[in-house]
Amino acid sequence: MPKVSDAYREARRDEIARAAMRRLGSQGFARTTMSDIIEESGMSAGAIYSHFASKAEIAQHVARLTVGTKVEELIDLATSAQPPLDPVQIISFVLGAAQEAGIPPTLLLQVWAEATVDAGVREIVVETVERLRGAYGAAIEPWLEAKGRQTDAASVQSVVDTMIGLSQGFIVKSALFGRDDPMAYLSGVAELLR
Amino acid sequence: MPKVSDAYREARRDEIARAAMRRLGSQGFARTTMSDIIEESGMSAGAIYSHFASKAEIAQHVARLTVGTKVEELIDLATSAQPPLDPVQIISFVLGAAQEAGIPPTLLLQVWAEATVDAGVREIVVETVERLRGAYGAAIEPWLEAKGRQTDAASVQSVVDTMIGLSQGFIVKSALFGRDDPMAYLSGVAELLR
DNA sequence: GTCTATAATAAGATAGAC
DNA sequence: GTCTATCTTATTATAGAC
Repeated sequence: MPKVSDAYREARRDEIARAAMRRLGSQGFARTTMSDIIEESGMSAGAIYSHFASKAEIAQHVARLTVGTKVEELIDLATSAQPPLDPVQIISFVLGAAQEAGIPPTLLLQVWAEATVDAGVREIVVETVERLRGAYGAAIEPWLEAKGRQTDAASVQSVVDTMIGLSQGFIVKSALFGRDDPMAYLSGVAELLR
Repeated sequence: MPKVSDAYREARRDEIARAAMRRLGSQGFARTTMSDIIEESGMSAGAIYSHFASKAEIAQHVARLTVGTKVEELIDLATSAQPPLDPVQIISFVLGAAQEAGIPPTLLLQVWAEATVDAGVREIVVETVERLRGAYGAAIEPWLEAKGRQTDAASVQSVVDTMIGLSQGFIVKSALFGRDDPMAYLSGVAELLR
């Protein structure tokens, strides 16, 4: 297997998955048919099935592209900031990055829902949330330290769970009510923290 | 139309919707077929279609039963508590009630996802979230007052948005990782509030 | 790898008897 | 209102030529 072939193959898979994503956000997984994906991609059924064995496999690739984005790189910036970013800044940083990456919240919500039904998608989503937990943990520790708070694993993780919850809540809100500004959404947290 | 007939009709509709709900949490809307609902309900296709015009109509009734539960009654208790309940107590109260009502978080997540795709379901979900916002607002005001915080509409709403976000985040977490204890989930909020 | 045409099946919904 | 049987359509996936 030559290297070029692999790269081409992966590029083609991404191309198909991205075509699917353009419909999934508004139609959901079930209502997006193979015909839709064929039409949207400009390819043929045969071409698509030469890259994916089934529609479910496409769904899993979509999940990877959607929730599996370079979390760590984003957080690298957060951890090196001086003075340390506070929880609200960290969350709005990540949410803003997701927005700028062009991932519609409706699509994220669809992927989460699909994760409760498709084991392959679930694995991808769970793994990504775990990575995000790690990243939030690393990003928030400097702030906790600067504030003289406890920085043992349990304390950090409980704060991280709250941050994850707020992030997911923002996605749900945006998916249901339309795109929103993370900073405005998080103003209530600042209000609570006073 | 005699009164008995209406009551019977509504009871029958609930019966069908509840049969559907038993499958929806694990299978999702798309993978739950009419055959599934027929089987689970013990009725026949004809019987079901005499009460619902389509599968989408069943989905909307499910949404009503799932997210449209007596939010206000729950909050009545919260508003009258002395001393006033704090944000964490209010949220865990509502989340605990949802758990005890036997609504699986996976089903809630499915309904939210369906709301982004089905306008009828969306309307029901949006309306319910609005009611929940009102209820959270009423429940949190005594606490804000006791703490000497601002109680103008904008300030209250920003705190409420955070509470809603945390609630929805808890549902997403529970749906993906399995049932969880609201109090434990919210310990991070207390940690932040210190 | 990719195409067109099509097979195989499954799904939502209805007809007509009771 | 409810049942059984069935119609119609849409959908996933494959076959076989290029």
